[in-house]
Amino acid sequence: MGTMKGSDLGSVEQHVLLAVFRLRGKGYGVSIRDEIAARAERDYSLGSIYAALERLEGKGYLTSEEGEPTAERGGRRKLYFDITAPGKRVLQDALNTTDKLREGIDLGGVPA
Amino acid sequence: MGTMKGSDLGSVEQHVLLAVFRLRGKGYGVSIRDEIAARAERDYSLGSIYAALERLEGKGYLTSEEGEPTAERGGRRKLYFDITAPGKRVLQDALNTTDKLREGIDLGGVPA
DNA sequence: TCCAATTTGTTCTATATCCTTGAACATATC
DNA sequence: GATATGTTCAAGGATATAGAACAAATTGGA
Repeated sequence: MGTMKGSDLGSVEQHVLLAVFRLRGKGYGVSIRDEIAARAERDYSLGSIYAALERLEGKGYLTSEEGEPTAERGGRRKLYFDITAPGKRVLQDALNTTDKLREGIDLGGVPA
Repeated sequence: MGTMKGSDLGSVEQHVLLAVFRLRGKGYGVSIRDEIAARAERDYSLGSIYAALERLEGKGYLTSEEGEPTAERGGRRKLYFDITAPGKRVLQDALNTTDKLREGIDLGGVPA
C-alpha cells in the first residue's frame, strides 16, 4: 500500500476486531474463528485469523496475554486477545465510513 | 489468496460498489472518488479507484460503457459504470456479514 | 513411572489478491 | 499549442489464504 492513510482496516481485520470485542477478553485464535463462523457464517482459516491478529497487535489495536493451561484434555495454552482504545476508535471509524455510504440506499434483496 | 471462497470483497471494493450503486449509472472514476470523499470523508487516489473498478468488472460485479464527450471544456470521455445483479448480491452479502458481527454491540464513542 | 497417542492451539511457508501512489498517456475544448 | 479532464500503467507494499509444521498439554496403557 505504499503509504497508507494510516488508519484503515481490511475486511478480515474488521471482522476479527469485532469478534475480539464481542468475546471480551475470552477471545483467542480458535474461538475468534468460531465466533465469526457462528454469527456470520463466514469461515476463515486459522492462518487468516492469526495473520490478522498479528498485524492488529503490531499496530496497537490489540493486546495479547497467555492463558493458563486448562484441565480439559490437552492442548497448548491459549493466547487471549483484547481490543485497545485505539483499536476501538479505528474500528468505529471503519464501520462509520461504510455506514455513511449506505445511508438511505436499498439494495433490494429478498425479505427473509 | 490461494483459493478464496470466491465471493468476497475488499473494503475499497465495498466502498466503490456502494458509490456506483448510489450514482445510478452516472458513476465514473472521478465522480466515484468524489462521492466517497463527500459522503464518507474517505479520500482514495484515482489509481485505487480504477484498480478496484477493473477488478470488480472482471468478476462480473460491474459493467462499463463509454460516454459521449461533453461540451464542458475539454477532457477525455468518461467510462460509466453500473452494478450487476451478482454485484448487488455479493455486496449485500459482505455488508450482511459485518452487520451480523455488529449485532447488539456498542463500541462506546462520544456522541456527536 | 514413563512414554506414545491424542488433543488443542499457535506459528511458519509460500503464494495470490488487494491496495497504493505518481507518472504517463489520451482526448477533448479554447 | 495550451489547458482541462479523465483513464491507464508501472512498481511495490500490505493484506489475505490454505495447509503443513510445530508446540504443549492430558491420558492411558505397558
